[in-house]
Amino acid sequence: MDQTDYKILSIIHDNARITVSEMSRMIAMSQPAVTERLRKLEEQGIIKGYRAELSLSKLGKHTTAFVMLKSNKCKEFETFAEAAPEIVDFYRTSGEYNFLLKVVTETSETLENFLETCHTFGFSSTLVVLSTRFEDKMLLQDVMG
Amino acid sequence: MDQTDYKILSIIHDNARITVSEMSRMIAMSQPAVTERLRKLEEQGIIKGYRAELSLSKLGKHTTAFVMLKSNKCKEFETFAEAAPEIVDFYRTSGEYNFLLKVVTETSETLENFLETCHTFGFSSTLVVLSTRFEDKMLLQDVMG
DNA sequence: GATGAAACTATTGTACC
DNA sequence: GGTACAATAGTTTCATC
Repeated sequence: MDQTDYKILSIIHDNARITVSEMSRMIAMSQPAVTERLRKLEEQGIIKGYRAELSLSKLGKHTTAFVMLKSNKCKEFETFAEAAPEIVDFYRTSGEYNFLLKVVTETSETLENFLETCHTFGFSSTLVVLSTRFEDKMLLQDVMG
Repeated sequence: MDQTDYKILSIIHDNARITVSEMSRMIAMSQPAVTERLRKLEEQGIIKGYRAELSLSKLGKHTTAFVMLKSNKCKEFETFAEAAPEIVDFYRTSGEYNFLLKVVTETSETLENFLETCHTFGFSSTLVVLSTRFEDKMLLQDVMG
């Protein structure tokens, strides 16, 4: 992992569909060399995958919330969470609550329905997102220039 | 937005670096037709962008936490948050706390330092992530098959 | 108005320096 | 890590349904 690798990660984090040729022009390195570095970053698991970022609102999902849940039915809840289309992110946490979920629904009514279901597993507390200032900021801005 | 568009979104959400030819084979449609649909999905803003998903731990970031903050210094805090490399996601929320941050640091010590800085802006409550079960689940599994 | 076919351009993978 | 070339993918145009 040198400065060139950081540059590659930064570029591809910003635009995962960029071609290797275009990248090689940006960082002044030959195309096969960039391909090889990219392959190694994937192989080492530093790059876990490539994802399209979709617009929630344009897909009819107008409500985002974070749900903290206190439950002792851990196994059952995890099985439920896997299958629940509303839950996009799923974390286990320390503290009063043992689960944190990022939940995306059509409206606040669909969120309400979802929360009712959650209450069969335990107690919850919900933060409704009013606006998203930014998401998925590049991690390496401290390592780079 | 028909079933074909949903298929394209699902495929590209799963692997943003897939080629159009490969996609066209998967959904049994000509390459120019898929290219055109992809262009429209981007133009309409349904696809907001493409990102590489990086391994936090392999980049030396071993601690993830969600920080809820209650602050009346909103403008100052937003300026700070933009520049803070630790804050990867930044939301405004309803309820007792007006900000929710996803924070990624090297260790719990660096998290502690970060929280001290946060306290200059207001009161906070922190959930430390023990493990991530899944993140960025495909949104459209209810719309699709 | 969107799809399919074909020619043309760009990118990628491979072999070698 | 670079260069050259063959194989593959992407783009553009035009005909078609």
